[in-house]
Amino acid sequence: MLFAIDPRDRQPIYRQLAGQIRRAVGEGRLGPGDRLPAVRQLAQSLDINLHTVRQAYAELQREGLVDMRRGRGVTVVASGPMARVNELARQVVEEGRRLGLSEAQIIRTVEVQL
Amino acid sequence: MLFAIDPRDRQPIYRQLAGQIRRAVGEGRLGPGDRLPAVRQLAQSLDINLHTVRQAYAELQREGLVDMRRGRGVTVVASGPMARVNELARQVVEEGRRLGLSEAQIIRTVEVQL
Amino acid sequence: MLFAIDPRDRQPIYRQLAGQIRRAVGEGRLGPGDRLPAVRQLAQSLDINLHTVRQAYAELQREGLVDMRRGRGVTVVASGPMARVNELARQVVEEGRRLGLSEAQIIRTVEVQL
Amino acid sequence: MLFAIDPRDRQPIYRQLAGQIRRAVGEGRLGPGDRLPAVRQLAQSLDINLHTVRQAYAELQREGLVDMRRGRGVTVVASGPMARVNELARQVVEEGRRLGLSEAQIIRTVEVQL
DNA sequence: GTGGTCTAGACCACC
DNA sequence: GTGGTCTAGACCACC
Repeated sequence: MLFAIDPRDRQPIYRQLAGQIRRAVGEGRLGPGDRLPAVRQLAQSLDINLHTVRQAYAELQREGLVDMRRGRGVTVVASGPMARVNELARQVVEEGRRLGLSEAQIIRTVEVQL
Repeated sequence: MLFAIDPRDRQPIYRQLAGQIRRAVGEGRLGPGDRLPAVRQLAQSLDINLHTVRQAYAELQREGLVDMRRGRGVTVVASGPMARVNELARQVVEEGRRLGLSEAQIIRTVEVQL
Repeated sequence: MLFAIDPRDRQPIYRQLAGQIRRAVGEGRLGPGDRLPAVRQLAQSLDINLHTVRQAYAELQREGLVDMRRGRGVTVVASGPMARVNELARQVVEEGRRLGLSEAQIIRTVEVQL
Repeated sequence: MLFAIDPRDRQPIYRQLAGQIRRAVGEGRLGPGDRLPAVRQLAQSLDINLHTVRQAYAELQREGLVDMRRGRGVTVVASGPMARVNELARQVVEEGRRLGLSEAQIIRTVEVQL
């Protein structure tokens, strides 16, 4: 797996990284059981701080996409379709915010579709 | 505006139609103030039932994309970006359901991103 | 072991009883291998219906706290800490419901803490 | 509001802090609309790092207990009962982990109660 | 060796 | 002035 940071991208680094992993899982290039690089290792190879990598991984962990444990590294747990849903959900929030919608309004755009 | 129904598409006709209008608004081909064809007229030109057209329009109205009033026709009210958010929200719901997520779980995927 | 039913308590009798046993296990007054009174015997000594006692025992069995087999009586299987976790889980559900949370929302409050 | 860090407590500082705020909201000492100290201010008064305070606030934000916005500070949004449910949920997770339960098993102890 | 937490300090974006 | 992000570096807990 190759990741790349684009300094011109206005998104924060940790979000760029999380997005790339989400897409990789979504497209099947990464799947359940696959190991992600250790925090320090990825930080070094991308020449960014280890906390920045941690923040990206933590976001994916909260989404249930990866499992991260002390001493055991970071493992993909969710399937591609789940990653795709998370990526779409992220876009809904991003576009909604760009429009100035409140959090409750964003939730409502989804509820209307249910 | 041109609409086209694809009989091979597994989506119901009214959803095909709603989706095309959503995309047209999303891409700026239709904007606030633009009139959509009258229900009867569009039904006739597409050779589909009048209720099918009404169902498509009703869905867009619930989303806040168009305004529909007796005697005054159907008018686009939302801007492109709003349509884009609605389209993304629809995809979140569609993909989430395909995965077997409950409604609460779908909402949660969005809340996690907020 | 002493159990007591409080008629002023708004909780159903079987829940009062289950709660007392849960707490007894949680505090170490009852532990793995200990026998609970036979259904009929406890019903008689508390002057309540036999089905009420059975309902309390059944709840504890579903939680994995006791083992109940025909002809062999009721035996505590879980240790104190497990009973404590079950008691806390019960409180989460009770308080969550009092607040009007849906089942999915209650589960979510726990998932957020994981 | 007074907060205090106990260096002998084996819980991480940010969790101690989050717990104290959760309890304050749970007991009604803090309620919807109340402002929490600014990140830097609280860090200084407790003589801890500002990131440690941020982590505590971020945890409460993910729980929906507070709202945190750039330029506007940190505000309590949830009511006491919600804070109480979150505190119970946290205890379920803590006790469950101490027993070596997996995340799925912890969730199950709650589902059994539903 | 791996992640978890904490510190110290910087610059930026939004108010 | 407020939080948001990033860096550099430390020590610890669990494997």
